[in-house]
Amino acid sequence: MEKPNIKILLAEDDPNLGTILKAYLEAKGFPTTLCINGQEAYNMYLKEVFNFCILDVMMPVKDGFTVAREIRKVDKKIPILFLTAKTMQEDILEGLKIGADDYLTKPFSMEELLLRINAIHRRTSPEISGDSDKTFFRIGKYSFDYSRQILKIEDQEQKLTSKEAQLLKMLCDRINDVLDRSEALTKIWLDDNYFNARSMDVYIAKLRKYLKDDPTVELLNVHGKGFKLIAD
Amino acid sequence: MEKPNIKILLAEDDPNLGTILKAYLEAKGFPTTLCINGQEAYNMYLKEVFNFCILDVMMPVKDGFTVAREIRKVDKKIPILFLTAKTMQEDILEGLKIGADDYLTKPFSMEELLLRINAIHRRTSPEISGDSDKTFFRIGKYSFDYSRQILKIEDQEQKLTSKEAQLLKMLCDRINDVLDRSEALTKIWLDDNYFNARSMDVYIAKLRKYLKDDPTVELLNVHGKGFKLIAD
DNA sequence: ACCCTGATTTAAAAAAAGTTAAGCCATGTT
DNA sequence: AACATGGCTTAACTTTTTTTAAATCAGGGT
Repeated sequence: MEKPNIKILLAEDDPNLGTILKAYLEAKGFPTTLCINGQEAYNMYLKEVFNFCILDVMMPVKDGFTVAREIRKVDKKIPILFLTAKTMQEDILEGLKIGADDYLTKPFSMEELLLRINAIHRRTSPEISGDSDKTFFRIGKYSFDYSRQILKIEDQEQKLTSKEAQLLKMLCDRINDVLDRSEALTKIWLDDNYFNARSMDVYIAKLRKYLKDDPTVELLNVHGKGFKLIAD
Repeated sequence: MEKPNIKILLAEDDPNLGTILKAYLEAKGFPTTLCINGQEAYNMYLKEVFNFCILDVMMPVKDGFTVAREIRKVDKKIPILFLTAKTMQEDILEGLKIGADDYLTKPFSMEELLLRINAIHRRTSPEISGDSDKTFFRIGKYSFDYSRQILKIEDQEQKLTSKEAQLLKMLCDRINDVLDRSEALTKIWLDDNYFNARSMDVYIAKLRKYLKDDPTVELLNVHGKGFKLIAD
């Protein structure tokens, strides 16, 4: 039962601390992506799916607060933990206002960090579902706004129906990984039967049509398993 | 999700910890009143209505236990959580005797505090309605005064009928989330049948017309489920 | 190569949502 | 009492979204 599979987005400009943290977290079983500034972190956030953010407050190019605000716009739930230099109480206040789940003042012990991550994650996601609360995604040249149900490429907007949007979101949550047929059917169509499976096929075909304008994006079938959305 | 609307009375004499806690709790959606000593806390308790008390044990003028005893005299049910300096068993015992619901020893993580509040509140008040008693809303560039039944954008006022206002309020209570068709029908139209559903569609159309002056605001349909009001 | 099953595509039918306008009914006015 | 008004419902019709159907294609094994 103990299979957390929390993917961590870590933004830390000090390469020393950054690599140490990444190594530590991965040793503890959390796949971690390290970004060396806020801009890079935000781009990474849109492209892949994470379950936890650790953001240094002071970073070049884009500070941690700005990143957090941008992330909060499209994901109200993902846990955010700030790393802030000691003595900066105002920082803490600012961060909490944005909706941080916790903060740590440097220097801190790795163990403390681990404790916080586990505590937060225990509260925020009792069930391991594979689905995020993200609502905005990048798929190659496309951008996909799930809550507005809009798929855009170079100012060309395609309005999506709710079923189309649900399915595409589920594919995005597992980008470059297979989405199980029966999982999608149970979650979106509420029943895994022959007719719903045919219906799903129709929607896959529609999504392929919408996504054909960027050749690097592919929605491929994994025979007998499900579908995989491929993008840079 | 849940919408607890818990008003918290927080008594903490350390201004640093006090403001941070207040900011954190408010960011998590709990309106919090901070008092810097026990006497002030008790006065505040008598003046306003709270649903939760967090009391530091050691405070000048009047300590947390005394406040708790006074509060318990007039309210046997309000949840009380103590903050105690260190692991003083006697303190804890004393507090529990008074009728505390929980305690936390400093230093503690915000996360831990939030967990306790949620746990206690779940225990003490099980019902969740989804509807607030809020009466004023911001919808993108619009402002909506439910009690006056007025929808305004840039000094342009639109008077709403009561059905229009009821429906819009219900959508605002679940902004960026789906309002279930049948829920709205049962609550506003008192019966979920074909004709009322058609009637509701007419009102949705009217609301869309009223809301068209801010393109970032969208009232979209979620097929087979209901409607979702999108706005930042 | 052959077969079976799963996947794909297109078209049609069915269900849900949207639009417009007419009608109804309670209220207040002359 | 007759009339006007505004709010709401009903009705008929259109459009969109989803499901079903049917014909064809592809993958993996014997």
